[in-house]
Amino acid sequence: MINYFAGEYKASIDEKGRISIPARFRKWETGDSEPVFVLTKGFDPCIVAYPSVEWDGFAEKMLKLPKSNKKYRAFVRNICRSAVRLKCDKQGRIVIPQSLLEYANIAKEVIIIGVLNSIEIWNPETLNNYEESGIKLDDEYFQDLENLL
Amino acid sequence: MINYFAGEYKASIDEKGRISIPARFRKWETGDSEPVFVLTKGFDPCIVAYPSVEWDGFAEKMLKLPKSNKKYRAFVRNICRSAVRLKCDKQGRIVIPQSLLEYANIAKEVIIIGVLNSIEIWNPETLNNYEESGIKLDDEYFQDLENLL
DNA sequence: TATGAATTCCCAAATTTTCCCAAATTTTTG
DNA sequence: CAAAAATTTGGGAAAATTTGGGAATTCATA
Repeated sequence: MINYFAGEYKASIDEKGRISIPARFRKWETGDSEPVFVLTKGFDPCIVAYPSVEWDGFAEKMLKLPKSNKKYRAFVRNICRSAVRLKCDKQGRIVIPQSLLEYANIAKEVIIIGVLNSIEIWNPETLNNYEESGIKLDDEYFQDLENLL
Repeated sequence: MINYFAGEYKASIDEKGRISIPARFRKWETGDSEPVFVLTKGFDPCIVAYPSVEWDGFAEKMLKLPKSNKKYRAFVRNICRSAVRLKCDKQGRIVIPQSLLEYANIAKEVIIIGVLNSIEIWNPETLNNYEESGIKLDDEYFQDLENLL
């Protein structure tokens, strides 16, 4: 991973169920190999797409979770269960499985957000409501921010 | 980061939506690599541009925040969402996304200000009003600063 | 095995973005 | 102050991206 993802794009699902991944999100390395993503359920009600390299990193972390813990086992199972490895077509589009679309409550319009090492695909309305209720620009927020700067 | 940014420049957006970054602001390191900025919404109603090196520092820190925490996820998403990585063309210009222009209420004329490790891009009128209405540089003001500087 | 539906692959037009050249202007230097 | 260098500005050409849809392939089912 060289450049972190960022930015927001509108997109929509076409007649054939295809969704076009913005070109900027399809080039995460110098190699000219075709972009491959692993999609799965996000922690939030959205679809998360990892470049396959990043997915591998995530997988490593999950591997390290103690298997003796039932909660962890369920978590890992849940993530892996809904994960799909998808290659973009020549035009940079993917077809998202129905189950994931349902999870994120996506019908046609979507918003695609680059978030560091992954990409999130949202139903615009869901995102709107979620953010409204979620982010308060309160003291804590700014304190977090300050720690970054 | 070697030299901190400073100074103020007028500029304007051309027919193709390009804005020319003053040459002084395009050389922040000895390397001869092309200047790359990450633009994002400022705390104030302006666009803030970080040299990509600076941004990558934030990104690294954000990556370390625990993803299990909903608040942090919203926090990171919110920041990344409005950020865009832009490379200057050979003439030192960038094309700013519409959404950011709207946020800063920029149409054509802009004022570009160097502020330490970032560059701010303002609508001249907004900047004017903002400064006027804002803060009085009175004793109390400087007293607040006293402890910090 | 034949049939229809669904999926995948690929082509091409329309659009957008990027690249590059050159004139005009500004800044630097002797 | 003049000349040279650097920078800014405008615009044409090329490249990349998006979008729609046809044709081939696969799959499930009767």
